[in-house]
Amino acid sequence: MPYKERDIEKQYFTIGEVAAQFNVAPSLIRFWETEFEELRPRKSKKGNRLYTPQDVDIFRTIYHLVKERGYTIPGARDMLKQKGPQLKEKIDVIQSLEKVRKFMVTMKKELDAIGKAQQG
Amino acid sequence: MPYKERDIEKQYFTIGEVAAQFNVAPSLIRFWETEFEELRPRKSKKGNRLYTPQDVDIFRTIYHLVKERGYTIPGARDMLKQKGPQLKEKIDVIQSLEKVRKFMVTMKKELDAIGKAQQG
DNA sequence: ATGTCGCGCTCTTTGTAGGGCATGGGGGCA
DNA sequence: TGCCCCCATGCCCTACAAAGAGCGCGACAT
Repeated sequence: MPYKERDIEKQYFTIGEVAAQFNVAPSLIRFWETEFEELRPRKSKKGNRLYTPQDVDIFRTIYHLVKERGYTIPGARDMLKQKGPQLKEKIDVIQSLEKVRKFMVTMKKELDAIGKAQQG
Repeated sequence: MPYKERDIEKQYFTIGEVAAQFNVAPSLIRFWETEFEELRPRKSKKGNRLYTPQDVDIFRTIYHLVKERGYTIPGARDMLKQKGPQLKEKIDVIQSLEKVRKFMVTMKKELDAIGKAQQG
């Protein structure tokens, strides 16, 4: 199976895809691009932004700092410059713990449901 | 020496004294009082705010989060609720390290001065 | 002693610059 | 037709600062 141009290209996400993934407006991503020099994706000949998974990781880190932790943009910028790499690791851990938590919550619900069924 | 009313009262700082200590406007301290329930000092009969050293510690923590770390006020509020006590310890460490740093900088300057004097 | 003047500090209420985006116009590519 | 581009402008809060008014206390005269 001969690979096509598309298959190579598709290592990238469009701005719309990234926006959908985080449930934010594309305008926010463009705005942050002006604020964080770390978030400057490659662009296609046409001018469209091409986000690699690494770019998405950077975006995720910024999102975490600004939207979940409550940093100002300058605050997040400083934090990113100082602890960019370490931060990514931490956020990965947080996210996997979040998944575990969700799993346990649904487990609890099911167990509760069983308990009530037997009781009532 | 019989103590007087004044001596008891003087365990407190006025808003102006606290403001001077951190080099901020009193209006900022009053504003933060509306934003952080932890920062609600006692008031005199007249209505003036009376800050205990503990109140000042709380203010210092908020100051650290908002002005040095770059948290938004909601972000600082969350952080304070979760990690208030541990945070104080950390900030104490940071502050003593800051003092050490200043000391070393002045030492370096003096050493440089000596070096140049001998050289030139 | 006692009025009272003024100064510094405080109070509460109101005003406001700018941070953090969203929206709209004009246009290109598939 | 739908998603993207760039720019300019709009706009709503956030995070305070300024304004206006009221004590209290030392000084100085009475």
